[in-house]
Amino acid sequence: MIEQNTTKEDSIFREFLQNNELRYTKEREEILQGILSMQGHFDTEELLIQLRKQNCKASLASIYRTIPLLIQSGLIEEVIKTEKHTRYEVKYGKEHHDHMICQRCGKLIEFYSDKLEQLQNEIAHSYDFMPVSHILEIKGYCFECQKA
Amino acid sequence: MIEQNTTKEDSIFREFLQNNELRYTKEREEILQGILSMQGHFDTEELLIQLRKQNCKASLASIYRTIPLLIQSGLIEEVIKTEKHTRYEVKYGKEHHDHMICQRCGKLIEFYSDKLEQLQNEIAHSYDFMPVSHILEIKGYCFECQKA
DNA sequence: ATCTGTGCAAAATGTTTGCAATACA
DNA sequence: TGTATTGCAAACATTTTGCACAGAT
Repeated sequence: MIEQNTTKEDSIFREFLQNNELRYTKEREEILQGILSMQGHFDTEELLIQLRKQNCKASLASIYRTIPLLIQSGLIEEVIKTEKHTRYEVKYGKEHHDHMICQRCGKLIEFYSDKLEQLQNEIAHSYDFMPVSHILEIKGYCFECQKA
Repeated sequence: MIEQNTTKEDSIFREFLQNNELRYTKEREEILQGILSMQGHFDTEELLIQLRKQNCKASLASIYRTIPLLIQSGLIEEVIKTEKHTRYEVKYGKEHHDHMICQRCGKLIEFYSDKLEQLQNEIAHSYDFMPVSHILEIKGYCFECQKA
């Protein structure tokens, strides 16, 4: 029996697994905890390092196998594929937001605009398209780098 | 001497190469022509197939080496990295547009909204961010797939 | 007891690179 | 001619998969 974890995220994940006849394993639990402990973005490599710090020996393969489950359960989402690897982010409990990325220093600025969200929905519907999620990444230069 | 090609895109590319002390080679010319002949999106694999159809034997490596040059010269741009590979699109002479992608059938819908562009610029500026380009991808379900 | 999930190592992908040969300027 | 560019194959990096064993239900 695995120690019961009481975070909301954990309950959601456990319910998702149960509903899909999947098993709640130590590895899956530790991977979720690892993700939650790294606030913000992460990629698989960073997550593996974090897990090792927490004395979790789950393999990279398990990380790759668990991520789709966490996405399906709505706890995390893919945010950026601009660089070499895919980056993910905790979705549950966080407001949705989009990103601006500085092409010079790489700084990531998170922003949210209700107006923008609404407009996107309107546009989608005008194409008979049912929007589920979106990725918006504005590339450019941050304040500091505009000078240079 | 390479046969002079008279398209506008070709002149732009040639000028770019010249300005950067790079050479205008048969491969680079054929790769550009190949791209122009595939209207819309393409990825490296599709481009290679297209080139072979046109009896061009440029290698995959040359494609990978030429794409950054075409991007720098403003002729093409990266549009999507959602799937396995990166997809590019001709930029020069085409209106900028964004994409909706159906999560079920993979259909890609192009759209453009002036209002949306303006709003994004406003938002960027309110963060002292100088926008250069953006990628917006709305995921969801197209009309046909909403029924299923 | 059953059958899913795991780690490992190998395979599969997509992309990059070293090098000798080629071809542009 | 001199040097950038090419093709090839090997190298890389990330992600996926087959398999035998461990472990959840």
